[in-house]
Amino acid sequence: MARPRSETARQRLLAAAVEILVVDGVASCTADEVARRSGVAKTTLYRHFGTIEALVFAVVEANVSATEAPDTGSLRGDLAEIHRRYLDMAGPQPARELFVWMVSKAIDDPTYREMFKKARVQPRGPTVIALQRAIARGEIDPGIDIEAAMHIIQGPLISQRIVDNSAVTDRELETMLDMITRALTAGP
Amino acid sequence: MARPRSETARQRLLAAAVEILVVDGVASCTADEVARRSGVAKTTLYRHFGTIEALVFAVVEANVSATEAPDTGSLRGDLAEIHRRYLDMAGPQPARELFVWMVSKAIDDPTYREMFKKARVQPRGPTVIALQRAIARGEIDPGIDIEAAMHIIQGPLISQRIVDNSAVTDRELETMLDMITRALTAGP
Amino acid sequence: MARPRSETARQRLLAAAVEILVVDGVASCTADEVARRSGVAKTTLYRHFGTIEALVFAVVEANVSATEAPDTGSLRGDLAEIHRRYLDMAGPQPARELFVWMVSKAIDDPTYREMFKKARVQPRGPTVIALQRAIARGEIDPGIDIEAAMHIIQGPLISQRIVDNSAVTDRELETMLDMITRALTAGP
Amino acid sequence: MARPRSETARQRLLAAAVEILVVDGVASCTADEVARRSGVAKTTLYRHFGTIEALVFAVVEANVSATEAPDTGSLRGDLAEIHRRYLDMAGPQPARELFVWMVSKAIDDPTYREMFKKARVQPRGPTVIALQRAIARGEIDPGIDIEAAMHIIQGPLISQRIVDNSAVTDRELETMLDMITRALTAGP
DNA sequence: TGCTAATCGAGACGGTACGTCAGGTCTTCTG
DNA sequence: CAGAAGACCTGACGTACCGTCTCGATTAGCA
Repeated sequence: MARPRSETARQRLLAAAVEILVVDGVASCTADEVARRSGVAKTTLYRHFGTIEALVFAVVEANVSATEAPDTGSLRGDLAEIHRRYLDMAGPQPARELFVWMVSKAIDDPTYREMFKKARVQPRGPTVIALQRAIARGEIDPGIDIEAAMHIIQGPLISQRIVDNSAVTDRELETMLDMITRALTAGP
Repeated sequence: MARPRSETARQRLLAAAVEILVVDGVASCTADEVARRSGVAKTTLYRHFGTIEALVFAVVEANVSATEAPDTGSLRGDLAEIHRRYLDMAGPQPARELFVWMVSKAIDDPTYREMFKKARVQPRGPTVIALQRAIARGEIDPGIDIEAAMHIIQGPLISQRIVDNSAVTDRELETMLDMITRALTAGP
Repeated sequence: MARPRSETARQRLLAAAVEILVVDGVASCTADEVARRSGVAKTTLYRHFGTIEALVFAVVEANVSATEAPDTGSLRGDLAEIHRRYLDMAGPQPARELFVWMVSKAIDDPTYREMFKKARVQPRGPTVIALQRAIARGEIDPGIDIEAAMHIIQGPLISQRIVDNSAVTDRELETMLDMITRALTAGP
Repeated sequence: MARPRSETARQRLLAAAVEILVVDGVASCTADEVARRSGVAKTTLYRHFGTIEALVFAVVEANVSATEAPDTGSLRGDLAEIHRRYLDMAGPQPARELFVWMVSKAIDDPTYREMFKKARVQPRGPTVIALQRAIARGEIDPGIDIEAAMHIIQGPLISQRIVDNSAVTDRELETMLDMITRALTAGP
């Protein structure tokens, strides 16, 4: 019955936030700064998003586009492509900081946990598809626990690129993929 | 020639900080709060540690005791024990928050990167020993990349317990260990 | 339904405002609050009154009823009654706050000055009548400056009850009336 | 034992505030504005004064210098001089606004009541002295209630200059002084 | 035994950001 | 087509921490 929330304001907030996130990093993404740059009132920011955290998650969700699953014909090849994409995305420092920031928010608040999960749905898609194709091909056991597989696939990369914060060479990536493939491929 | 820094003050700071970290979480571990609880002046805190971040890392380093490596006779058994210890330690929410906090600091500052690495040396020890024993036993390829192995071992657990923030059932742990063992065990 | 609706809204605004003024004081009488309690839109409030200040003055004007002038047979008696009425009215703190609030608005805006004057016409009536009766009785000089007399009569009470914010005992009121009467009564 | 509060900061705050009060009026004297103009941090303002209100009262107290009591030889003459001084001081609109502002603060808070009283001690001094001299001269009854006399003396001026916000001509001042003198002069 | 210099506690300092509230304007939908 | 509902921008609020600084009052070790 009342005036609807301004889509313009929302877009300007998201635009300002994404710029700050990319250029200055998540630590500089404060309510005051977003309001200043966007020209949108701080009150409006809070009306739309409730917290700056929610705004940041919204930015991530809006910018994480659904990528097509690669189809190289083998599990290892698909995973290689998926990992390469991840390493591309996680290249710039602000991106890695943002990832850790999201993890930290998700850890201590169920609300943000939900937002984080939502923001990660699409990136996980290709991996799930790759696994299903591998099952169809008979490469891996059809009874495999998809969640467990996800952790085996993504975990090592997170451990090296995020937790250890070290670059991943092609050589290391190959080794990692060998191990992961072996882990997923049930061999007698 | 002058008065040396007070060891008492240092200990009181560490004690206050560890209490705050355990009870209230890293977010509440501010310079003002540590100074207040410890009865030590903020100036002294900065004189001793430079930043509160450094104080936190010092607390972690001081409290991460060197655990003995388990020796169950098999790689899988040893890793199972190591993972169980990790899950015990990562049980309380403040502990997981602290871990992510350290990762985030390590990501955007080389100084903290170094501190984080130092704080992680001892916990990593048992895993390295377990791997060496496995090599000795002929369970795994002597030419294995230890670093890569570390990521394969720890990554999945971090992915599930920290990034996804979900509890790890015994069932899930078994599955994870199966996969990890398979990954490490060289196939001809 | 368009026009009569308007009068309803006006009345609801006045009713809500008077309640807030009496119960919570003029400081709580905000546009948001009046709109909320009355169920009338803020827009409508501004359309009708222009500012909340104007609304408050309208409330006062509507609630300051024309009192009959007392007729005790003497100037002193009449003034005593008038002062007692004033003290009754100025008893509750919100009423005194409201008075000062009106003075402050009247000082820095000619518009409110006019509204304040209008709101004070009726209360001044009895005093004027008392003075005219005193002239008719020969108690005071027919050439007396009515305005000056008003200030002599009301000033001391304002000074004590409003500016000093102190209660006025019967004893003090008598002394004050003695002085005022003496001031007005022309001595040869 | 700690660092003492900066007298410089205090002075800069008072200076900025007095400038704002004189130029823009009390309504513009906000914590943000005073902090901005003085170059002193807002936190420091609050540390020194607790509230901006307290700062304003401090400004008034600091700027209301102790005036010497006039000595014209007669009560009427002394009061004439005192009133003229008051009218001089209450000439600029910001000054009158400030007076009413202080009254309004004093009405709804005992803390400000006390500050207001303190700020008014010195201006009241000359009037008290004038009354005492009049008593010594035998002009007025030695048993006169000083407080009551103050209200008779100041009330009419407040009523006209502040409440009615109208200028006081010499002619009106004379009439007022006539009445006041008559009020104070005991008739047998 | 004194000097002397860095230590200590305490807390003030200039900042940045927080999340909220009120003001007055505007836009949309509904009766 | 007027009115309710409420979004909009502006700007002030008082608080929490940050890391630095200024104090007066201890110490410790060298002379």
